[in-house]
Amino acid sequence: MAIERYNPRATEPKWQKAWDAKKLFEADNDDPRPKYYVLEMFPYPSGRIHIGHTRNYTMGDVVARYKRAKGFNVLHPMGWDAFGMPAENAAMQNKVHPKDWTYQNIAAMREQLKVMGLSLDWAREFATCDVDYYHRQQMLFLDFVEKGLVTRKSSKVNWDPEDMTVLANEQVIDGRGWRSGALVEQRELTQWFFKITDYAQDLLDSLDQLDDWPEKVKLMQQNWIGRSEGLLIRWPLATPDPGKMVAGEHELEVYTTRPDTIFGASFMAVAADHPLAKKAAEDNPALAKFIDEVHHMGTSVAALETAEKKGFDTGIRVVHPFDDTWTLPVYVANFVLMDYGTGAIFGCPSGDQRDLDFANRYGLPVIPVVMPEGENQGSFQIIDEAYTGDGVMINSRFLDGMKPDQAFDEVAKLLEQKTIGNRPMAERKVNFRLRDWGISRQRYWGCPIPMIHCEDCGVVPVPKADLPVRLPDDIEFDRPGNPLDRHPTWRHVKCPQCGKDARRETDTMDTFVDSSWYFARFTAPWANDPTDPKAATEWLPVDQYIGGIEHAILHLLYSRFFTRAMRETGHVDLAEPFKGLFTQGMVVHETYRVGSASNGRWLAPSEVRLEDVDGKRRAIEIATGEEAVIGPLEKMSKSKKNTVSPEEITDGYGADTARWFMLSDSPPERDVEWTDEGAAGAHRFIQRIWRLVSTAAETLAGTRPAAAKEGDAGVVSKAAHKALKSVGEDIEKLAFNRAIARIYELANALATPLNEVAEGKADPALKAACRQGVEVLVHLIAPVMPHLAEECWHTLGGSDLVAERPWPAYDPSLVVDSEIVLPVQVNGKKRGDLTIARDADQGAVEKAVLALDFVQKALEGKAPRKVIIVPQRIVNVVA
RNA sequence: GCGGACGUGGCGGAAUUGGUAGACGCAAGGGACUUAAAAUCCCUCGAUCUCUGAUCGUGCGGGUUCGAUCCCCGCCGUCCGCACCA
Repeated sequence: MAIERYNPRATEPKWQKAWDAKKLFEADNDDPRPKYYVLEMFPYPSGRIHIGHTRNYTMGDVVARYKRAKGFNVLHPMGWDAFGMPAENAAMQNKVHPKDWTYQNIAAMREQLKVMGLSLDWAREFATCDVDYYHRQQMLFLDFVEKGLVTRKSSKVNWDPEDMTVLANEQVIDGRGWRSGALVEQRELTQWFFKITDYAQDLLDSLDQLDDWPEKVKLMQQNWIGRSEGLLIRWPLATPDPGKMVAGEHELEVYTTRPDTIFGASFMAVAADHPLAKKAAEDNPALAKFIDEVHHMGTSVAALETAEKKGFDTGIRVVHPFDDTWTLPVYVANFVLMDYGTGAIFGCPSGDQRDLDFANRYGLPVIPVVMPEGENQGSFQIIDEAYTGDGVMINSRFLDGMKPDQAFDEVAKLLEQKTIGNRPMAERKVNFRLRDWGISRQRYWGCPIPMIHCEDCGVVPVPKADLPVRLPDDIEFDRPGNPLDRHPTWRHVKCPQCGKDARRETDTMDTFVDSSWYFARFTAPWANDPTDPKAATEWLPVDQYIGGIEHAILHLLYSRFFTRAMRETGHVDLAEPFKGLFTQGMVVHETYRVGSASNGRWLAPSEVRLEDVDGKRRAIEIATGEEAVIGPLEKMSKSKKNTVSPEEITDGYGADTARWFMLSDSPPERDVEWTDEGAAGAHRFIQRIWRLVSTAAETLAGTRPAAAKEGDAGVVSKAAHKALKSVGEDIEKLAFNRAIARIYELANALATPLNEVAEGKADPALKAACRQGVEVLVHLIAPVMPHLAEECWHTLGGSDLVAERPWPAYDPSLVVDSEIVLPVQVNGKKRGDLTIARDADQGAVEKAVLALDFVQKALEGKAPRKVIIVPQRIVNVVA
């Protein structure tokens, strides 16, 4: 009887309904089995699921399905990172309310995800814009305030002029807003901050324990936190000419990581915002003008990066800590940052390229103080390249001859003992690059910050009983800026302390706050408190977190901070939220363009026909017949139109094909190229499995599965059990491409024996082994192609669902061969093989090897110099 | 500038991290079946040569080793992160 083609369109919804009916993917917090929490970074509801999401969620789903089959109580939830600018932009452009726009998008995207057949616990779904969710976030905020983890301060902030809001440092990429792409400006504003710097050392130290995180991500976080060990040195101001006196100032505090180079110092430089600079400018119009210039030059981060190094001599002098007769000039310099260290440095031109450029420009002395080992001091000079390496100290008086790190300690020791005012002249100090996390955003579509400003009482928290602070629904988007500020009534409120008229905080929280704790909320989304600490303790940490590398710093560092802050406030009982982290690659596609670079037209993959002419690929625009230029592989983007939507695949081939293709070939951490041939190939394999299983279902009806150790049947059983072992191991390692290769191998190994069965040539042992092999195959494909697996299982006569069946156990005796094939080398080059019993001892192996024809020929009758036998691996005869 | 990763057939990639280089898939070529096509099945597929065999071959040049895709040194190239951080 002819076998009908497998029809995913009819089959897939059927099995999705069957899973739903049995609630197979809903996790029970009281289930006694060991837990496993797998999570993919939740999507922003932009409107459509794109293919990158599909790849991400498929990986998580394979892990979830596999772990479920291995007997774990699996939590695999999904939600929506739903606050943010695009909803407001849509409101301004299309007059849709951000809330309606967001929830409509969520509904559409939920349907798209359901088509993929993901084993998600939809009962726990939430969106961060749900009042229920941001209510709990406000509770957390107030708890953090109580514990002193929140501050309000005025500071220079990154201002995005297009979105008209503040951005955190992490959200500024190449001087531009991460979302709008607009050039970011510096502005002084009063903002709310989370004190992430309180945890800087802990966040750094704990990276070491994150064994299941990519090294790359840990390194990026380490650099971002940017710890440095140095010395705070207080330089006395020189006793002034009466005219050069700066009122009330006696010292200049600088931070340095190179105190060893203190005898190479030739100038001091302070930031334009430094108090000393401001004071000095009061009676120095030229300096005031320079400071003003620096401020104007520094309006954009990008301008800062390319600005020339400029300074202005304040006329102030400091005295060298080790020599009363040595004074150094104090400059205001445009390259010194007020918010790092003390906003002041000492310049050592010979040991720092930037200081050298500055010294050369302003004619300041350059004294080499560190010389490479073995160099001649008489001829060693620094002209226009600073020396920053290790070596020996020179021109440094009592430090001469020391190594720089010895000199560091010596300087620290001596200056710690000297005093200035009534403080030591120097202190060892650790500095971090990491800044506090500014969370104020001047936007409507975010979580309101639950604080009230009262003229008498100052800033007062909203009492918990008054929560949630809801976003008003009646809101206008006719002008840029913060709509909450313009709302006629919302911000008017009584002070909870004195009852007088007061004003609500109209800033909302950075959306990264929303995503910093959603993984904890998933453990008990129904809880009245932000978390149910018992459930959180049980489920957390997330065993396997999967998402894009673009969140290596932002989201992951914030979440690590938040988990610590939640522990501090009693909401969770751990510091590290994500035990295992995996960063997956992108889905890329080549681009097609008609016309020249400047006025060309991008074409979508569906608008071109690909031809193969004399081995050269050509792309032709279907509508016009014009030839298009095939461009390189790039991340799918709307602007270049090289996108493929998940529907284009699922509508034709079904979800299983999309899932299978997405995971085959490319390792999951690398980019995968979407090709039509690849998708077609994946679909061919689905049909092949279907034919194979359908045929087997007929020819093996009534046969009971059994493994065999010997003969043809043994070969089949060994192939099946070896595949079972390695596919399991590969999935544990997230090596999906390798798991898939092993599945192909098993399918290939079963094809010929199944033909023999069909032709009636098989004995009962072979039939039983084939039956078992086919059943194993069905279980192996299930994590990746769950719908096909169910259909196959059903066809084979299974009465239950594969999704609720355990992962089969392999027989250890079937994954090792009793005879092994040892490659035999002569002088390190392979000359042949030796087939011998697996348990043969070294003597027997050596004897057998030396008896081989090609070995004897190579030896020419002489005795070998050496025979190296690596058990189970290889034999090398050295002639 | 600082830090990091990577480089293997026509292509995506494997190789138990010192032990048979190229598993598995895609593409290509040949054949079978068919009136024909699609589908399917079988075979070939790193290069060169004196072709039942041999030599070369994992970006390039050295080194260590019985043996190197893997370890060491020096180059070249690609990609990524950070960047006036004192």
